[in-house]
Amino acid sequence: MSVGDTEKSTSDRGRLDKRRAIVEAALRVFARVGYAQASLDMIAAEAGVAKPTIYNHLGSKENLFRHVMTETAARANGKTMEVLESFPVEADGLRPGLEDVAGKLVACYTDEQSQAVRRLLYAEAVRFPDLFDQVRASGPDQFIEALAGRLARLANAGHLRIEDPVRAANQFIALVYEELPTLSTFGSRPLDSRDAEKVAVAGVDTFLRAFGSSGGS
Amino acid sequence: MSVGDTEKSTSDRGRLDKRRAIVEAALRVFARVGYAQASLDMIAAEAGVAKPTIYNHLGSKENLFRHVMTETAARANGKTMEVLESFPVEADGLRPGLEDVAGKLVACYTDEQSQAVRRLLYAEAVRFPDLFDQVRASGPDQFIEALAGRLARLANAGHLRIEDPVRAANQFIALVYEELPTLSTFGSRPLDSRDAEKVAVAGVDTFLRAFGSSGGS
DNA sequence: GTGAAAATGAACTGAGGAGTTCAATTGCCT
DNA sequence: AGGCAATTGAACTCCTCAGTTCATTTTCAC
Repeated sequence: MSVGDTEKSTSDRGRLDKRRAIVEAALRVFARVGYAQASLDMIAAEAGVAKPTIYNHLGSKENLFRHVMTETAARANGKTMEVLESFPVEADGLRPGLEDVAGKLVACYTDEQSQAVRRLLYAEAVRFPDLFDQVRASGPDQFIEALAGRLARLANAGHLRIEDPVRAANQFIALVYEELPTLSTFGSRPLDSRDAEKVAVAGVDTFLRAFGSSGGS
Repeated sequence: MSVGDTEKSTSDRGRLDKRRAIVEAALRVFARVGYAQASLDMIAAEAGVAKPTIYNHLGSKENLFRHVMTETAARANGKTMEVLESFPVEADGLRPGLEDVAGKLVACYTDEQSQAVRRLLYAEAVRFPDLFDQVRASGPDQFIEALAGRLARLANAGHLRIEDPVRAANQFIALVYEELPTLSTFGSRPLDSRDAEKVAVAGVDTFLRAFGSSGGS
Protein backbone atom coordinates (compact mmCIF):
# COMPACT_ATOMS: atom_id res chain seq x y z
CA MET A 1 0.00 0.00 0.00
CA SER A 2 1.02 3.26 -0.90
CA VAL A 3 4.22 3.83 0.64
CA GLY A 4 4.18 7.36 1.65
CA ASP A 5 7.41 7.99 -0.04
CA THR A 6 8.96 10.75 1.91
CA GLU A 7 11.89 10.98 -0.43
CA LYS A 8 11.60 10.96 -4.14
CA SER A 9 14.77 12.86 -4.59
CA THR A 10 15.76 12.04 -8.11
CA SER A 11 14.54 10.53 -11.29
CA ASP A 12 15.85 7.03 -11.26
CA ARG A 13 14.22 6.10 -8.03
CA GLY A 14 12.89 2.59 -8.16
CA ARG A 15 15.80 0.40 -8.84
CA LEU A 16 18.74 2.41 -7.63
CA ASP A 17 17.30 3.23 -4.25
CA LYS A 18 16.55 -0.41 -3.62
CA ARG A 19 20.05 -1.33 -4.53
CA ARG A 20 21.55 1.22 -2.21
CA ALA A 21 19.22 0.24 0.59
CA ILE A 22 20.29 -3.36 0.16
CA VAL A 23 23.99 -2.61 0.23
CA GLU A 24 23.70 -0.34 3.24
CA ALA A 25 21.54 -2.79 5.16
CA ALA A 26 23.88 -5.61 4.27
CA LEU A 27 26.84 -3.77 5.74
CA ARG A 28 24.95 -3.19 8.97
CA VAL A 29 23.82 -6.79 9.25
CA PHE A 30 27.19 -8.26 8.31
CA ALA A 31 28.87 -5.97 10.84
CA ARG A 32 26.40 -6.92 13.53
CA VAL A 33 26.37 -10.69 13.21
CA GLY A 34 29.16 -11.66 10.81
CA TYR A 35 29.04 -13.20 7.37
CA ALA A 36 28.02 -16.73 8.20
CA GLN A 37 25.31 -15.73 10.66
CA ALA A 38 23.82 -13.12 8.36
CA SER A 39 20.88 -14.56 6.49
CA LEU A 40 19.45 -12.96 3.39
CA ASP A 41 16.10 -12.80 5.12
CA MET A 42 17.65 -10.61 7.81
CA ILE A 43 19.23 -8.35 5.21
CA ALA A 44 16.03 -8.16 3.20
CA ALA A 45 14.08 -7.19 6.31
CA GLU A 46 16.67 -4.60 7.34
CA ALA A 47 16.65 -3.11 3.86
CA GLY A 48 12.86 -3.11 3.67
CA VAL A 49 13.05 -5.17 0.52
CA ALA A 50 11.94 -8.59 -0.66
CA LYS A 51 14.45 -11.36 -0.81
CA PRO A 52 14.26 -11.97 -4.57
CA THR A 53 15.08 -8.30 -5.09
CA ILE A 54 18.46 -8.91 -3.55
CA TYR A 55 19.10 -11.66 -6.04
CA ASN A 56 17.86 -9.46 -8.87
CA HIS A 57 20.45 -6.88 -7.98
CA LEU A 58 23.40 -8.76 -6.66
CA GLY A 59 23.06 -12.38 -7.59
CA SER A 60 24.28 -14.18 -4.52
CA LYS A 61 25.21 -13.76 -0.90
CA GLU A 62 28.88 -14.03 -1.72
CA ASN A 63 28.65 -11.40 -4.43
CA LEU A 64 26.68 -9.12 -2.17
CA PHE A 65 29.39 -9.42 0.45
CA ARG A 66 32.12 -8.64 -2.04
CA HIS A 67 30.26 -5.59 -3.27
CA VAL A 68 29.63 -4.30 0.22
CA MET A 69 33.23 -4.77 1.25
CA THR A 70 34.91 -3.24 -1.78
CA GLU A 71 32.48 -0.35 -1.98
CA THR A 72 32.73 0.57 1.69
CA ALA A 73 36.47 0.07 1.74
CA ALA A 74 36.89 2.34 -1.27
CA ARG A 75 34.94 5.09 0.45
CA ALA A 76 36.93 4.70 3.67
CA ASN A 77 40.22 4.64 1.79
CA GLY A 78 39.29 7.78 -0.06
CA LYS A 79 38.71 9.62 3.18
CA THR A 80 42.03 8.41 4.53
CA MET A 81 43.91 9.66 1.49
CA GLU A 82 42.25 13.04 1.84
CA VAL A 83 43.88 13.42 5.22
CA LEU A 84 47.25 13.76 3.54
CA GLU A 85 46.13 16.96 1.84
CA SER A 86 46.64 18.78 5.09
CA PHE A 87 50.03 17.22 5.65
CA PRO A 88 52.58 19.84 6.74
CA VAL A 89 55.28 20.75 4.24
CA GLU A 90 57.40 23.11 6.31
CA ALA A 91 59.21 23.03 9.60
CA ASP A 92 56.99 25.79 10.84
CA GLY A 93 54.12 24.18 12.67
CA LEU A 94 55.48 20.72 12.06
CA ARG A 95 54.44 19.21 15.35
CA PRO A 96 50.88 20.58 15.43
CA GLY A 97 50.60 19.69 11.77
CA LEU A 98 51.56 16.09 12.43
CA GLU A 99 49.28 15.96 15.43
CA ASP A 100 46.46 17.19 13.26
CA VAL A 101 47.15 14.52 10.66
CA ALA A 102 47.47 11.87 13.36
CA GLY A 103 44.17 12.89 14.90
CA LYS A 104 42.42 12.74 11.55
CA LEU A 105 43.94 9.34 10.82
CA VAL A 106 42.69 8.03 14.11
CA ALA A 107 39.27 9.41 13.28
CA CYS A 108 39.30 7.59 9.96
CA TYR A 109 40.50 4.42 11.63
CA THR A 110 37.82 4.51 14.29
CA ASP A 111 35.05 5.38 11.86
CA GLU A 112 32.27 2.89 12.39
CA GLN A 113 32.03 1.67 8.83
CA SER A 114 35.76 1.54 8.46
CA GLN A 115 36.11 -0.62 11.54
CA ALA A 116 33.27 -2.83 10.41
CA VAL A 117 34.93 -3.49 7.08
CA ARG A 118 38.28 -4.17 8.64
CA ARG A 119 36.82 -6.55 11.17
CA LEU A 120 34.87 -8.40 8.49
CA LEU A 121 37.87 -8.65 6.23
CA TYR A 122 39.95 -10.15 9.00
CA ALA A 123 37.13 -12.42 10.01
CA GLU A 124 36.61 -13.76 6.51
CA ALA A 125 40.23 -13.71 5.38
CA VAL A 126 40.08 -17.50 5.22
CA ARG A 127 36.97 -17.59 3.07
CA PHE A 128 37.83 -14.58 0.88
CA PRO A 129 41.61 -14.25 0.75
CA ASP A 130 41.45 -12.44 -2.58
CA LEU A 131 39.15 -9.79 -1.15
CA PHE A 132 41.64 -9.08 1.58
CA ASP A 133 44.45 -8.58 -0.91
CA GLN A 134 42.34 -6.48 -3.23
CA VAL A 135 41.23 -4.07 -0.55
CA ARG A 136 44.66 -3.76 0.97
CA ALA A 137 46.32 -3.10 -2.37
CA SER A 138 43.89 -0.33 -3.18
CA GLY A 139 43.97 1.15 0.31
CA PRO A 140 46.66 0.80 2.96
CA ASP A 141 49.46 0.00 0.52
CA GLN A 142 48.82 3.14 -1.49
CA PHE A 143 48.45 5.19 1.64
CA ILE A 144 51.78 4.04 3.01
CA GLU A 145 53.45 5.04 -0.24
CA ALA A 146 51.83 8.46 -0.20
CA LEU A 147 52.74 9.05 3.42
CA ALA A 148 56.30 7.95 2.76
CA GLY A 149 56.46 10.52 -0.01
CA ARG A 150 55.39 13.33 2.28
CA LEU A 151 57.87 12.28 4.94
CA ALA A 152 60.64 12.06 2.38
CA ARG A 153 59.96 15.64 1.30
CA LEU A 154 60.21 16.84 4.87
CA ALA A 155 63.41 14.88 5.33
CA ASN A 156 64.82 16.25 2.13
CA ALA A 157 64.20 19.78 3.32
CA GLY A 158 66.08 18.94 6.49
CA HIS A 159 63.04 19.06 8.74
CA LEU A 160 63.25 15.39 9.65
CA ARG A 161 66.08 12.89 9.86
CA ILE A 162 64.80 9.85 8.01
CA GLU A 163 66.78 7.24 6.13
CA ASP A 164 64.00 4.92 5.03
CA PRO A 165 60.77 6.83 4.39
CA VAL A 166 58.62 3.74 3.84
CA ARG A 167 59.74 2.28 7.13
CA ALA A 168 59.25 5.62 8.83
CA ALA A 169 55.75 5.80 7.38
CA ASN A 170 54.94 2.36 8.72
CA GLN A 171 56.31 3.32 12.11
CA PHE A 172 54.36 6.56 12.12
CA ILE A 173 51.18 4.60 11.55
CA ALA A 174 52.13 2.02 14.13
CA LEU A 175 52.84 4.68 16.74
CA VAL A 176 49.71 6.67 16.02
CA TYR A 177 47.36 3.73 15.99
CA GLU A 178 49.29 2.02 18.73
CA GLU A 179 46.91 -0.05 20.72
CA LEU A 180 43.70 1.20 19.19
CA PRO A 181 42.71 -2.21 17.90
CA THR A 182 43.03 -3.80 21.29
CA LEU A 183 41.43 -0.88 23.05
CA SER A 184 38.30 -1.21 21.00
CA THR A 185 38.33 -5.01 20.82
CA PHE A 186 38.71 -4.64 17.11
CA GLY A 187 35.82 -2.34 16.70
CA SER A 188 33.32 -4.36 18.64
CA ARG A 189 33.48 -1.89 21.50
CA PRO A 190 33.15 1.90 21.47
CA LEU A 191 36.34 3.87 21.89
CA ASP A 192 36.66 7.03 23.91
CA SER A 193 37.75 9.72 21.50
CA ARG A 194 39.81 11.51 24.14
CA ASP A 195 41.81 8.36 24.75
CA ALA A 196 42.33 8.00 21.03
CA GLU A 197 43.49 11.61 20.78
CA LYS A 198 46.00 11.09 23.58
CA VAL A 199 47.40 8.05 21.87
CA ALA A 200 47.79 9.98 18.64
CA VAL A 201 49.57 12.91 20.31
CA ALA A 202 51.87 10.58 22.23
CA GLY A 203 52.63 8.76 19.00
CA VAL A 204 53.61 11.99 17.27
CA ASP A 205 55.75 12.91 20.25
CA THR A 206 57.69 9.69 20.10
CA PHE A 207 57.95 9.95 16.33
CA LEU A 208 59.47 13.42 16.62
CA ARG A 209 61.80 12.34 19.39
CA ALA A 210 63.11 9.71 17.04
CA PHE A 211 63.06 11.58 13.76
CA GLY A 212 62.89 15.29 14.55
CA SER A 213 65.87 17.35 13.45
CA SER A 214 65.51 20.46 15.57
CA GLY A 215 64.87 20.54 19.29
CA GLY A 216 61.75 18.53 18.73
CA SER A 217 59.17 21.07 19.69
CA MET B 1 19.93 -26.74 26.91
CA SER B 2 22.42 -29.20 27.82
CA VAL B 3 22.62 -30.60 31.21
CA GLY B 4 23.61 -29.38 34.48
CA ASP B 5 27.31 -29.65 34.02
CA THR B 6 28.91 -30.78 37.13
CA GLU B 7 31.84 -29.36 35.28
CA LYS B 8 34.43 -31.97 35.57
CA SER B 9 34.70 -31.18 31.93
CA THR B 10 38.42 -30.93 31.89
CA SER B 11 39.51 -34.30 33.08
CA ASP B 12 37.91 -37.44 34.37
CA ARG B 13 35.70 -37.92 31.40
CA GLY B 14 36.99 -40.37 28.88
CA ARG B 15 40.46 -41.21 27.74
CA LEU B 16 43.04 -38.50 27.87
CA ASP B 17 44.77 -39.27 24.61
CA LYS B 18 41.46 -39.04 22.76
CA ARG B 19 40.71 -35.73 24.34
CA ARG B 20 44.06 -34.28 23.38
CA ALA B 21 43.73 -35.57 19.86
CA ILE B 22 40.35 -33.87 19.60
CA VAL B 23 41.56 -30.52 20.86
CA GLU B 24 44.61 -30.52 18.62
CA ALA B 25 42.64 -31.55 15.58
CA ALA B 26 40.01 -28.94 16.35
CA LEU B 27 42.59 -26.18 16.40
CA ARG B 28 43.91 -27.28 13.03
CA VAL B 29 40.47 -27.49 11.47
CA PHE B 30 39.23 -24.22 12.96
CA ALA B 31 42.39 -22.49 11.79
CA ARG B 32 42.04 -23.94 8.32
CA VAL B 33 38.39 -23.23 7.61
CA GLY B 34 37.08 -21.01 10.39
CA TYR B 35 34.53 -21.67 13.08
CA ALA B 36 31.33 -21.66 11.08
CA GLN B 37 32.70 -23.81 8.26
CA ALA B 38 34.22 -26.36 10.58
CA SER B 39 31.89 -29.30 11.02
CA LEU B 40 32.21 -31.78 13.83
CA ASP B 41 32.48 -34.54 11.28
CA MET B 42 35.59 -32.85 9.89
CA ILE B 43 37.09 -32.51 13.33
CA ALA B 44 36.22 -36.08 14.24
CA ALA B 45 37.87 -37.34 11.06
CA GLU B 46 40.97 -35.20 11.62
CA ALA B 47 41.26 -36.44 15.18
CA GLY B 48 40.69 -40.06 14.19
CA VAL B 49 37.78 -40.24 16.58
CA ALA B 50 34.06 -40.84 16.42
CA LYS B 51 31.72 -37.89 16.59
CA PRO B 52 29.95 -38.91 19.80
CA THR B 53 33.35 -39.05 21.49
CA ILE B 54 33.70 -35.33 20.96
CA TYR B 55 30.40 -34.74 22.69
CA ASN B 56 31.38 -37.12 25.43
CA HIS B 57 34.48 -35.06 26.11
CA LEU B 58 33.51 -31.52 25.36
CA GLY B 59 29.78 -31.25 25.16
CA SER B 60 29.23 -28.96 22.23
CA LYS B 61 30.90 -27.25 19.32
CA GLU B 62 30.85 -23.95 21.13
CA ASN B 63 32.42 -25.42 24.24
CA LEU B 64 35.04 -27.18 22.16
CA PHE B 65 35.94 -23.90 20.50
CA ARG B 66 36.24 -22.11 23.85
CA HIS B 67 38.48 -24.84 25.21
CA VAL B 68 40.70 -24.83 22.17
CA MET B 69 41.05 -21.06 22.21
CA THR B 70 41.74 -20.56 25.90
CA GLU B 71 44.08 -23.52 26.09
CA THR B 72 46.13 -22.54 23.06
CA ALA B 73 46.16 -18.88 24.04
CA ALA B 74 47.41 -19.73 27.51
CA ARG B 75 50.28 -21.72 26.07
CA ALA B 76 51.18 -18.92 23.65
CA ASN B 77 50.94 -16.28 26.35
CA GLY B 78 53.19 -18.29 28.59
CA LYS B 79 55.87 -18.38 25.93
CA THR B 80 55.57 -14.64 25.42
CA MET B 81 56.02 -13.93 29.10
CA GLU B 82 59.11 -16.11 29.17
CA VAL B 83 60.72 -13.75 26.69
CA LEU B 84 60.93 -11.08 29.36
CA GLU B 85 63.25 -13.24 31.40
CA SER B 86 66.06 -12.29 29.07
CA PHE B 87 65.17 -8.61 29.20
CA PRO B 88 68.29 -6.46 29.70
CA VAL B 89 68.70 -4.75 33.04
CA GLU B 90 71.81 -2.69 32.46
CA ALA B 91 72.97 -0.09 30.00
CA ASP B 92 75.69 -2.42 28.90
CA GLY B 93 74.41 -4.33 25.93
CA LEU B 94 71.11 -2.50 25.98
CA ARG B 95 70.59 -2.34 22.25
CA PRO B 96 71.49 -5.93 21.45
CA GLY B 97 69.47 -6.96 24.48
CA LEU B 98 66.41 -5.15 23.22
CA GLU B 99 66.96 -6.49 19.71
CA ASP B 100 67.09 -9.97 21.14
CA VAL B 101 63.86 -9.45 23.02
CA ALA B 102 62.23 -7.91 19.97
CA GLY B 103 63.29 -10.80 17.81
CA LYS B 104 61.90 -13.31 20.28
CA LEU B 105 58.64 -11.39 20.52
CA VAL B 106 58.28 -11.43 16.76
CA ALA B 107 58.93 -15.16 16.83
CA CYS B 108 56.16 -15.62 19.40
CA TYR B 109 53.85 -13.42 17.40
CA THR B 110 54.45 -15.27 14.18
CA ASP B 111 54.18 -18.69 15.77
CA GLU B 112 51.67 -20.68 13.76
CA GLN B 113 49.36 -21.58 16.62
CA SER B 114 49.57 -18.12 18.08
CA GLN B 115 48.56 -16.56 14.80
CA ALA B 116 45.77 -19.06 14.35
CA VAL B 117 44.31 -18.23 17.74
CA ARG B 118 44.57 -14.51 17.16
CA ARG B 119 42.94 -14.75 13.77
CA LEU B 120 40.11 -16.89 15.12
CA LEU B 121 39.55 -14.58 18.06
CA TYR B 122 39.28 -11.59 15.77
CA ALA B 123 37.10 -13.51 13.39
CA GLU B 124 34.68 -14.62 16.07
CA ALA B 125 34.83 -11.51 18.25
CA VAL B 126 31.21 -10.86 17.34
CA ARG B 127 30.06 -14.33 18.31
CA PHE B 128 32.30 -14.73 21.38
CA PRO B 129 33.03 -11.27 22.77
CA ASP B 130 33.67 -12.66 26.24
CA LEU B 131 36.31 -15.03 24.91
CA PHE B 132 38.16 -12.12 23.36
CA ASP B 133 38.18 -10.22 26.64
CA GLN B 134 39.16 -13.25 28.65
CA VAL B 135 42.14 -14.13 26.50
CA ARG B 136 43.33 -10.56 26.27
CA ALA B 137 43.11 -9.99 30.00
CA SER B 138 45.14 -13.09 30.72
CA GLY B 139 47.64 -12.40 27.95
CA PRO B 140 48.48 -9.09 26.29
CA ASP B 141 47.30 -6.93 29.17
CA GLN B 142 49.55 -8.71 31.63
CA PHE B 143 52.40 -8.67 29.20
CA ILE B 144 52.15 -4.92 28.69
CA GLU B 145 52.27 -4.41 32.44
CA ALA B 146 55.30 -6.64 32.80
CA LEU B 147 57.11 -4.96 29.94
CA ALA B 148 56.28 -1.54 31.37
CA GLY B 149 57.85 -2.64 34.64
CA ARG B 150 61.08 -3.64 32.94
CA LEU B 151 61.23 -0.40 31.01
CA ALA B 152 60.56 1.60 34.15
CA ARG B 153 63.49 -0.07 35.86
CA LEU B 154 65.78 0.87 33.00
CA ALA B 155 64.45 4.41 33.08
CA ASN B 156 64.90 4.62 36.79
CA ALA B 157 68.53 3.62 36.46
CA GLY B 158 68.97 6.40 33.92
CA HIS B 159 69.42 4.10 30.95
CA LEU B 160 66.27 5.29 29.23
CA ARG B 161 64.29 8.53 29.26
CA ILE B 162 60.72 7.45 29.74
CA GLU B 163 57.92 9.37 31.39
CA ASP B 164 55.05 6.94 30.90
CA PRO B 165 56.26 3.33 31.00
CA VAL B 166 52.93 1.80 29.99
CA ARG B 167 52.70 4.03 26.96
CA ALA B 168 56.33 3.32 26.14
CA ALA B 169 55.64 -0.38 26.42
CA ASN B 170 52.72 -0.10 24.03
CA GLN B 171 54.85 1.89 21.63
CA PHE B 172 57.67 -0.62 21.87
CA ILE B 173 55.27 -3.36 20.87
CA ALA B 174 53.74 -1.24 18.14
CA LEU B 175 57.17 -0.46 16.67
CA VAL B 176 58.42 -4.00 16.88
CA TYR B 177 55.36 -5.64 15.39
CA GLU B 178 54.83 -2.74 13.04
CA GLU B 179 53.22 -4.03 9.92
CA LEU B 180 53.55 -7.72 10.66
CA PRO B 181 49.81 -8.31 10.64
CA THR B 182 49.39 -6.77 7.23
CA LEU B 183 52.51 -8.42 5.88
CA SER B 184 51.19 -11.84 6.68
CA THR B 185 47.55 -11.08 5.87
CA PHE B 186 46.78 -11.76 9.46
CA GLY B 187 48.47 -15.07 9.56
CA SER B 188 46.87 -16.50 6.48
CA ARG B 189 50.11 -16.13 4.56
CA PRO B 190 53.64 -17.22 5.48
CA LEU B 191 56.00 -14.51 6.58
CA ASP B 192 59.64 -14.29 5.67
CA SER B 193 61.56 -14.45 8.92
CA ARG B 194 64.33 -12.19 7.62
CA ASP B 195 61.78 -9.48 6.88
CA ALA B 196 60.36 -9.90 10.35
CA GLU B 197 63.81 -9.63 11.87
CA LYS B 198 64.52 -6.41 9.98
CA VAL B 199 61.28 -4.91 11.19
CA ALA B 200 62.14 -5.78 14.76
CA VAL B 201 65.63 -4.29 14.56
CA ALA B 202 64.32 -1.13 12.93
CA GLY B 203 61.67 -0.87 15.63
CA VAL B 204 64.29 -1.08 18.36
CA ASP B 205 66.36 1.52 16.55
CA THR B 206 63.50 3.98 16.46
CA PHE B 207 62.62 3.18 20.04
CA LEU B 208 66.16 3.98 21.17
CA ARG B 209 66.28 7.13 19.07
CA ALA B 210 63.22 8.28 20.94
CA PHE B 211 63.95 6.98 24.41
CA GLY B 212 67.66 6.26 24.62
CA SER B 213 69.61 8.38 27.11
CA SER B 214 73.15 8.00 25.88
CA GLY B 215 74.23 8.19 22.27
CA GLY B 216 71.92 5.32 21.53
CA SER B 217 74.30 3.05 19.73
C1' DG C 1 -3.97 5.76 -19.02
C1' DT C 2 -1.26 1.81 -20.40
C1' DG C 3 2.29 -1.46 -20.53
C1' DA C 4 6.77 -3.10 -19.40
C1' DA C 5 10.07 -3.55 -15.94
C1' DA C 6 10.76 -4.14 -11.28
C1' DA C 7 9.37 -5.51 -6.74
C1' DT C 8 6.76 -8.42 -3.65
C1' DG C 9 5.54 -12.32 -0.64
C1' DA C 10 4.86 -16.75 0.08
C1' DA C 11 5.77 -21.22 -0.58
C1' DC C 12 9.16 -24.59 -1.91
C1' DT C 13 13.70 -27.34 -2.71
C1' DG C 14 17.83 -29.10 -1.33
C1' DA C 15 21.99 -29.10 1.07
C1' DG C 16 24.50 -29.17 5.13
C1' DG C 17 25.32 -29.64 9.74
C1' DA C 18 24.49 -29.89 15.07
C1' DG C 19 23.29 -32.93 18.26
C1' DT C 20 21.26 -37.67 19.69
C1' DT C 21 20.47 -42.57 20.08
C1' DC C 22 21.85 -47.27 20.42
C1' DA C 23 23.55 -51.70 19.78
C1' DA C 24 27.98 -53.58 19.01
C1' DT C 25 32.88 -53.27 20.04
C1' DT C 26 37.17 -52.10 22.11
C1' DG C 27 40.40 -51.00 25.68
C1' DC C 28 41.77 -51.03 30.42
C1' DC C 29 42.02 -52.53 35.25
C1' DT C 30 42.19 -56.13 38.58
C1' DA D 1 38.99 -64.02 32.43
C1' DG D 2 35.47 -60.87 33.80
C1' DG D 3 33.56 -56.47 33.92
C1' DC D 4 32.93 -51.73 33.24
C1' DA D 5 33.55 -47.54 31.01
C1' DA D 6 34.75 -45.49 26.88
C1' DT D 7 34.47 -45.74 21.93
C1' DT D 8 32.51 -46.59 17.58
C1' DG D 9 29.63 -46.12 13.42
C1' DA D 10 25.54 -45.54 11.46
C1' DA D 11 21.23 -43.95 11.15
C1' DC D 12 18.16 -40.40 12.47
C1' DT D 13 15.85 -35.81 13.93
C1' DC D 14 15.50 -31.18 13.53
C1' DC D 15 16.66 -26.85 11.99
C1' DT D 16 18.64 -23.12 9.37
C1' DC D 17 19.35 -21.07 5.26
C1' DA D 18 20.74 -20.16 0.18
C1' DG D 19 18.56 -19.87 -3.78
C1' DT D 20 14.25 -20.45 -6.81
C1' DT D 21 9.59 -20.06 -8.64
C1' DC D 22 5.50 -17.67 -9.67
C1' DA D 23 1.40 -15.29 -9.50
C1' DT D 24 0.34 -10.70 -8.06
C1' DT D 25 1.12 -5.89 -7.30
C1' DT D 26 3.71 -1.60 -7.61
C1' DT D 27 6.35 1.81 -10.05
C1' DC D 28 7.56 4.66 -13.72
C1' DA D 29 8.11 6.14 -18.44
C1' DC D 30 5.86 7.64 -22.32
